[in-house]
Amino acid sequence: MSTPGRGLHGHVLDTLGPEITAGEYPPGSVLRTDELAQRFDVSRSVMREAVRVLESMHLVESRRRVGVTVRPKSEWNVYDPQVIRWRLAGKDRAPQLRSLTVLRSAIEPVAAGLAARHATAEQCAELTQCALGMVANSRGHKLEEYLVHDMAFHRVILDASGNEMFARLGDVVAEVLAGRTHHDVMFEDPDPAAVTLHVQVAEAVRAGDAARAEELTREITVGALQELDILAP
Amino acid sequence: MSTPGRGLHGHVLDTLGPEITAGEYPPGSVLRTDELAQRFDVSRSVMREAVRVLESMHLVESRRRVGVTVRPKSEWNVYDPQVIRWRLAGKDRAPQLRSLTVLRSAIEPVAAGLAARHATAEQCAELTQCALGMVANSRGHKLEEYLVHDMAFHRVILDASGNEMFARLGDVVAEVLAGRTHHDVMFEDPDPAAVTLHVQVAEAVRAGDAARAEELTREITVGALQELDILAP
DNA sequence: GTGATGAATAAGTCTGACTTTTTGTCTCCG
DNA sequence: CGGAGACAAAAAGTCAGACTTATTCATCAC
Repeated sequence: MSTPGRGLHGHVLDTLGPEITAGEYPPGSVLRTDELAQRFDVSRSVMREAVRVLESMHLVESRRRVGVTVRPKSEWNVYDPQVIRWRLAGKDRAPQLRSLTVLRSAIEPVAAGLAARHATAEQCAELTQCALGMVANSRGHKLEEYLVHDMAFHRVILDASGNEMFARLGDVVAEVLAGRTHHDVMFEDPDPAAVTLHVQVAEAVRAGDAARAEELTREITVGALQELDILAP
Repeated sequence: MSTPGRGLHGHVLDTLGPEITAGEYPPGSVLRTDELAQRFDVSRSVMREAVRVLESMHLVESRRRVGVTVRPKSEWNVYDPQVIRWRLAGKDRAPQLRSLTVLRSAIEPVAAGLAARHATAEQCAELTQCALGMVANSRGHKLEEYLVHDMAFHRVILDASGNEMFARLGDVVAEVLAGRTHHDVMFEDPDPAAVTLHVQVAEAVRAGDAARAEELTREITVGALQELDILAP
């Protein structure tokens, strides 16, 4: 998706990564490099590189004389964008989407508050543009266009917070929003109240009203959580 | 630290990782696999495995005919525990500690609120034990003992939240707390008010009072932020 | 039962040859 | 003078095979 097929080892990961993150191998399962190399029809060198990557994600552990053992889910680097993508594409997309939405509900309000303090004039303008784009596409089944502006809106907020840890969650939030639109909920036009909230957040940030930006964003994320609760209480 | 010297490629990473994350190579710098292999006196295979790991952390990008180029900081996987450790050990430990503390201030209050709803009896007991341990070591320059219980306390909260994304931040929070004790601030005994707050959080979680647990934890993290502000306003 | 010995195993490492892609350059023609 | 195409060089990518090393397990002596 992001950097597709960048070499043979990438192709191996495209298959093996989703398999592991989908839980197809129970924790403690043992894979052998040689067998994997045979299965994917690559040399051992290539296979070893792939294993190293999985190892750096804490998905597996490679030990002498025993093989490549799959680690329990609780040890995975669940913030690795690649791992997130694999899991969102796989079986536990629903619980994954849920835990990420909870994460959003913690991060985004604080980020919005900081954005109100630190956003540049340019970022404020961009934010308003996004909000306007959302309004313009909020009716008439223009979900895709709406989504584009929604993703951009939240990304600007996270960037404008001035905190690199928040900023790096832009991709994750975008995937969550996209997932929501494309699969789970939102069969019809977005909630008008949510659209209004986005406009108000843009306004609060521009006005430098941190407390208000935070509170409004909290309402947005609470709404997102409620959407999930309705679907799977 | 976590898994020391797990092979030659690990040793290479122990040197190269900190160098890159310390910004010793400006973004766009080009490294050549062969030269690196010579420098570290390892074979190309080993060097290639190390590069693959750096690549999976988005620290570098490997392209044919051009070499291994260092990516800008804005693209790094800053949530990778290994990257966090490298950065905390290096030059920008101060700003890193700051952005992580801001992250804490967003995550932990929400986590505490969830913990109040989901914590098991066992977790409640553990939490109280930690709080008591903090009280017992809050006076008389027993900073190390205090730290152990402090780290455990916050880890239990994050675990008890029931959200895997929060739970996986336990290590990060622990590193932040350890960094604070060992380097930046806290030359004397911890703030008595903070100790009291921890006891109260444990109590609120046990009582199932989510709102109170959240608010008290917010006060704790605000205090942590203020400590940093005093040091570098 | 306990401890030492040894053999089997699978990852780890190295080397050298070969392939493939990309980029820069040089030429040739308009 | 400028653009298109051909060519050459450079660096990563790939592979195969031989060898090393650590770990585990089983056997055997005490």
